[in-house]
Amino acid sequence: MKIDKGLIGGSTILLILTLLSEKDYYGYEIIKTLEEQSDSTFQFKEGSLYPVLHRMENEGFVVSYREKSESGKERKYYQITPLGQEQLADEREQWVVFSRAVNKIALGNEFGLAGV
Amino acid sequence: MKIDKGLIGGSTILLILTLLSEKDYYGYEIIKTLEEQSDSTFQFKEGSLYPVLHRMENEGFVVSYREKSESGKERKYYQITPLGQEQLADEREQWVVFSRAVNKIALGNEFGLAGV
DNA sequence: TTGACGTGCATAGATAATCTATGTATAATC
DNA sequence: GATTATACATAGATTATCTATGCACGTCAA
Repeated sequence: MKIDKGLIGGSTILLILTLLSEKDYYGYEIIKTLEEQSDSTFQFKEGSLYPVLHRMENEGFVVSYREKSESGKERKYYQITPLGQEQLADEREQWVVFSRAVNKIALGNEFGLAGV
Repeated sequence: MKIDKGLIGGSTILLILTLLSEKDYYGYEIIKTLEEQSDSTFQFKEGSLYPVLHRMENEGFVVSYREKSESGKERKYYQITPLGQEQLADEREQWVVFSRAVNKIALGNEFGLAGV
């Protein structure tokens, strides 16, 4: 199923920061991981993801460093900062409040899929 | 808590169509109802909501008619169309798939708040 | 050996959506 | 009579994303 872009947009940073809270990732790896973990619900294009990563770096949520992989290709790894950790906690909380409100109104169920 | 605009944007039409599937609403009433039913999580401004309603009318999801209220003020009521009903079903399904994917990745829980 | 495909980064330009600010008008309230 | 709530509407700025494209390297099969 194709998910509306508007829906996905708001959660992009939350998803990226979640991955980065576990280990460092490079951009292409983020795309593939989100696609896999979401059963292809998320299929970010490079043109969508890279600008977001750059913005996150500008805002201090992540820092980056370059490293060569075994294959010889250079990768740009992103690492979450303490500020990014705070942002992650904040966005998680927002997601919980927001999704609960939508579930209540649109599904008539305060707790998501639990009782469906 | 202030919820990020990006997050809310994608669900606006789903929320409006949900209300309209129960009865006809006028614009201002939609704003007040969503604010109340969401415990103030959603606080749409007129400048945000009216353009969305106009777009929805253009796309055939709703039709509108004017009616005077008891107080003498004229209101513009919106009524959902069969196409709007289809759209509602589609957006509901998208929301379920999308929110499940975010919950799985960001909360480590496929079923939202159920097990938290 | 060449062509296709996957990996990996990046940006310009178009497109789309929202918000801020403002305007009009009436009724109710203080 | 001034303020607040109701009720609609839009212009313009801002912001965000997507599409499209470019570069570069490695691998694998024909």
